[in-house]
Amino acid sequence: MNIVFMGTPDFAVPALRALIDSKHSVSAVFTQPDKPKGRGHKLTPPPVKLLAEENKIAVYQPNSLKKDADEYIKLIKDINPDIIVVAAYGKILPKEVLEIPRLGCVNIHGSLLPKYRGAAPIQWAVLNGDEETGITTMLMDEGIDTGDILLAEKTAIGENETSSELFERLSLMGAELLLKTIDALQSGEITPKKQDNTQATYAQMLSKDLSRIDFNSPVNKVHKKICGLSDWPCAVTELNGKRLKVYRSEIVSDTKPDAVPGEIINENNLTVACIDGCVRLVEVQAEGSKRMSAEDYLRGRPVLRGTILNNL
RNA sequence: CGCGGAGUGGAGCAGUUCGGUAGCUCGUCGGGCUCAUAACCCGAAGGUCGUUGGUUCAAAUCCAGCCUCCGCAA
Repeated sequence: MNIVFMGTPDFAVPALRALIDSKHSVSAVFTQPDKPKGRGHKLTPPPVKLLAEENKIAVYQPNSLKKDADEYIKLIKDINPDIIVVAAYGKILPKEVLEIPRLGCVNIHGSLLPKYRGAAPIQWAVLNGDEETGITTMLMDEGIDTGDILLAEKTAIGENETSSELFERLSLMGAELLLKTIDALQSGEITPKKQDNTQATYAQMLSKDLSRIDFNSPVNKVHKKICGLSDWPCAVTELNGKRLKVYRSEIVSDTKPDAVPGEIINENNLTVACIDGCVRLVEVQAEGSKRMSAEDYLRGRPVLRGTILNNL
């Protein structure tokens, strides 16, 4: 099959790689323009572009598929793909593009639709403490993640699993499910199912406004916040006047502690009191320093019992 | 040229302001105590102080360049 691929971040990489390694042929890759990133505002190419270039696939980075529509629509029409595969591309496809491929536009989404439509489905599944989530492939329409469902696959979310770990797993699952979906579409043995719009929820993009940890809340909520926001934007608190990022934690007690919320009740392993239990900070990062285990952190920066973590 | 922090034995840090042969916590190795231990006691190994050059009688410490890592902001 002749395929055009559209995607941008790491999540899309396994899918593109799977297509490249498959019997299908990827004729062109669309991805977001290089963006100034990190310190010094260095122009950074998206991960999908790097993989495409390694494999000598033509890469297009339009600012908008609407503005320069004519040029790109003609380009895609000339390629005449059987399918357009979209994985976290980050741009809306106009109707004219959606209608080009004979078998439609297939999107890989990191949730069990119609739950968690939108930008950050994986993180919100973790943040909300869901026990399972999954991958859905669908036929795109003009709405955001509203298309008819093709295939879906479930997976359990681990008790201490972070968003970035789940991301990794789901991106691999997504690649597999994509190949299955394409095969099924090609042989015509698949029936697209309408989404139940009454069950739809929307997973808003994450921002740093969410990163503050409020220890004056249930321990499970605190723990899931830490898991859900890792690696980015990452849960943040303040220890001895310095910002402290928390990448990983575990619940060590679910009985009400005899301590103020935010108080360190074990100075040997950074165990912190919440309203109805205690959470141990497992992996942290101090200002200007790198990520490290709580043990390493405490070796150089001893903390006194009773110290209170502040909410930034 | 967006703002800022950091690079010191295997790990995490102090020491840099006021230059003068390197320190803490932990780990490792050896020994001891103990029914036993991740606990305790004694001892040992292990560092060209990121890199290059400069100033100086003398540089981890002062000056300049470079490399790498990180926070903020986007």
